[in-house]
Amino acid sequence: MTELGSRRRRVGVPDATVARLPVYLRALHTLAESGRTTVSSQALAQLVGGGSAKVRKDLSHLGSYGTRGVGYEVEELVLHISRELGLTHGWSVVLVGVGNLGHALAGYGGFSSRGFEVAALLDADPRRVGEVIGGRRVRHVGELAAVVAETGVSIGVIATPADAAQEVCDRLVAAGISSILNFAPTVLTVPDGVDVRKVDLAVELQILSFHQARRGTPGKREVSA
Amino acid sequence: MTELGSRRRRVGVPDATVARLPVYLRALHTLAESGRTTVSSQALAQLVGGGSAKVRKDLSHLGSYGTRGVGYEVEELVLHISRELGLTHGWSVVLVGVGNLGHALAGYGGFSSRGFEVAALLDADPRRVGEVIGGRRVRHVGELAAVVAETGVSIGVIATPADAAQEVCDRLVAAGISSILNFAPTVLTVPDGVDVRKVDLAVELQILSFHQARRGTPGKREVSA
DNA sequence: CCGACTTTGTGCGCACGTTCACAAGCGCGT
DNA sequence: ACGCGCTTGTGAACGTGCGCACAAAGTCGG
Repeated sequence: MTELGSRRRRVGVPDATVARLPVYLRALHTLAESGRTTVSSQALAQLVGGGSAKVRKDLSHLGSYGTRGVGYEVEELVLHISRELGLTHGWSVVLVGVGNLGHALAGYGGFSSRGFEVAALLDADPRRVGEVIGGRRVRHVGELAAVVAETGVSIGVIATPADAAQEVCDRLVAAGISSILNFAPTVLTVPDGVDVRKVDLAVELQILSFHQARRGTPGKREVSA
Repeated sequence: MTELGSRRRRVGVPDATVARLPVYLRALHTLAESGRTTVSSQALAQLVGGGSAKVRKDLSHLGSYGTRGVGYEVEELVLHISRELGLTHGWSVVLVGVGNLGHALAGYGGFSSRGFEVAALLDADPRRVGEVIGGRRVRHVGELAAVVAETGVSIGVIATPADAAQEVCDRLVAAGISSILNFAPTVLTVPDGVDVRKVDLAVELQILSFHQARRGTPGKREVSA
């Protein structure tokens, strides 16, 4: 999907599998909390909505950690998936833009529980600078380079309005960040070697709309051939 | 991807194309605002990051609306993509859960600008009921059935904590909603005929982590074959 | 100790999506 | 009016991912 992503075929895990590993990981966390110690590929498949063969093939890409006749050990699998995804590195992220969405992201539990630490909050609006969110003080976006140097963050998250996103992105790149997660509704242009992934809150809604429209008017366009 | 989605191959637009149409749409909106009236497949491809052939094939699935030697008319293309995605229906959505994320979604411009109207806000917390966000009053989740009946919403958005999501989902289904967008980090189980799409804010971050980890330790695992 | 049952791991065929390459079509300059 | 260059639309090759089906391997009961 990402240009950088598709070149990764050389040494192992297919992109399609990588995209599913976080989903497995979440399901496994839930299972662990509910006390389950082992899980079969079929049970896991039902949880995440897929075929059991797909689950097994995905998991086989990171080694043979299942026991035939029994299934997979939940704890062990969590560990291996986490390692494969690089979640054991304890990444620090810098979050730029603390508007509505930025607030939500700063307080989002899914980050810290996956080994990501929001090391710094930045905003361009002077009125927001100084505000404390989740125990962290918002600093001005001009301090970005300093913040990166101090905290050694390696991932940048953009949650600004669309028109500010590219500038923030440039600053992040200039500061040495090479992995960027973009929530702003814009396509960012970056130099080679920088990996950008986009989350668009409205895209999925539009796909939903497509399906709904199709269901509402079935057989609307009969294709001859 | 969704089970329901994969059955849609019969009459036309492939899922992979549908997933890209919103991205094209955004780029085209940007172009329109900047005054461009026509765009070539190559220019559009560069904007969204892809090959020009892919763009042409995608657009060809919704008819031949390009002019050879010139390109595509921006306005016209916006219209056709919007129609194909069903955005001209003027969907109303009901948003359940007005925590951090719910606030962000309620104020998110990307919804209204794409033809979605947030017709109602609901929450289970009595302290939040009555609060006014963006001109709309938050009502109690118990009123869901009534709200659906009143406003004729057809899409439900779940932005609750994970442990409340399934119950809210059941209520939505019971109220007759058959398209659900889930922001809660849980896998929802629904009866056949209901289309659920999930947005997980942390998934993309984990994929980013994978790539970053791979880049940090290149050639870590040499594969023989 | 053995046999029946369960579940993993994987080779294979198929279908989908992506890319290439080119003919058909359209505008523009002359 | 006419040919030249540009861009679309698409057939055909290619690569990737998915699902089936089965052998290998381990557990459990007797």
